[in-house]
Amino acid sequence: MIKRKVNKAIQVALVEDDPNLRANLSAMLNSSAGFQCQATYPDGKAALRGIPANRPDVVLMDINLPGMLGTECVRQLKDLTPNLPVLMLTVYEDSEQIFKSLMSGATGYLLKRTSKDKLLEAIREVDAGGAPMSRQIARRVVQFFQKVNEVPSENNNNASVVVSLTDRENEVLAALAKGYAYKEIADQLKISFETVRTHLRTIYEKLHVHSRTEAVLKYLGR
Amino acid sequence: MIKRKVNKAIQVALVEDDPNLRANLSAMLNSSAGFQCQATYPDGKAALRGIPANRPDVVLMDINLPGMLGTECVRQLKDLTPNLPVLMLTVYEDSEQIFKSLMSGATGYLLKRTSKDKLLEAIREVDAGGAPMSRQIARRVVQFFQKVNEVPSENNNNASVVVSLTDRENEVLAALAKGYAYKEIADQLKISFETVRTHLRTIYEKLHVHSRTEAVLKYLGR
DNA sequence: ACAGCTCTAACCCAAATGTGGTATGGTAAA
DNA sequence: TTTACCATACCACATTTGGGTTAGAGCTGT
Repeated sequence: MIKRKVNKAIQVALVEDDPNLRANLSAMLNSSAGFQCQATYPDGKAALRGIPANRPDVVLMDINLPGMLGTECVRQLKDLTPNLPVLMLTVYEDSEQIFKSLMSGATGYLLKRTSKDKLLEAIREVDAGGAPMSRQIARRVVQFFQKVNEVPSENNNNASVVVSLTDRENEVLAALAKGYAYKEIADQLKISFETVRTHLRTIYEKLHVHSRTEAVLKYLGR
Repeated sequence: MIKRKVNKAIQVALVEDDPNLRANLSAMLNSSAGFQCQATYPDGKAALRGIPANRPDVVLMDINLPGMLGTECVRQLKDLTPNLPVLMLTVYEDSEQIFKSLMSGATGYLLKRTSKDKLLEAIREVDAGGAPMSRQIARRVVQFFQKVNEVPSENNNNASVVVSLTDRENEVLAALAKGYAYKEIADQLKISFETVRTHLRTIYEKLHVHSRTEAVLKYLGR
């Protein structure tokens, strides 16, 4: 992952439309040991032209660029230089922007009010193959996953086996279809290992199958 | 988010089955200023009984608990005490486990080889409403978003989104999921029986399963 | 050139599974 | 009561599967 000599400064490219902020960040980087602001670009178009040619180590990109959005710029940049890490900068803590960026190929995501030290640390981290996110961002990511969460632990609505298995046989088959070994099924149903096998033999016969997997596939309706 | 007096130690509950690690972590916490290991639990069941009653500030949970998996324990814990932050600990950098945990309601995710200082910092952070993730974890999250993006709707088996099987491995797994025996898979793919087994070993390792049926269930997204 | 990954293949050993048989007690229908 | 089915259980044997290990050939990126 580390493609630089340890002693060489990290070459940073900066994409930011606000001239003021651009100058500030650039100056800040250049005055920090181990960092060099290799180039600055005021918009996405310029960035796409310049960055692939100049091969920086890290790109700092504002998410709200005029003309082309930062997310779109990242996407196209990733096509041109897939391994170039991109840190997104934003003033907003907006979930949608965050995920758009990450999905576009951004490597990390920071708020603009991040302190100078944290920013430099993040650049180092991303250059070393990491994926820095500010706490607020990380929290959003976690929230995102928790929202998606609906996966219920139990999902047993399958009674559609054509052949008539007995209740007990269905229990055994259900356990089988969850991937349990014979021993485990025996434990769960409080019967002996051998009884499980006896049931399975009957089940296989009724379903006209000859292996565990075939039985499970039938049970799952596949 | 901060529900403690600043001067009071952060009350930590520890859920970990390995008695050794449990004792070590507990001792480490208690010898660190600002932290107190309020209670330890050897398994998910005990944790579910004790934690809601004892109201710790933060829960540290091993992801590989005997009996009830850590992820399942988190899910149930979140029902009982929704605002209690849970930090997952794991030895694995396995994407699937990570996302399962996050979706189950875990607030942060750390590798067990995290240093003492980092761990304490993470506990502080999660107690303050943050979402700490080790770098390796953060990178997985980023990779997850980028993967989801680059394969938008083509892949029907969501099981393979997070784990990257090779083309050949996917072929073998597909055949396996149709119920074919190893011999038959070998014939179909024009490779030897032993090669099929080699692939399957790798597949199982990547999917973290130990049987044919479990692999098929994952493949089918069950 | 070298490290790293993939695909291929083989060997060994152990555990799990598939299939044949047999048997006992319970329960419900004929 | 007899018949039939169900659930339980054990034995034996063959096959399949799971896991550890090693290794060569080919390809890729550094």
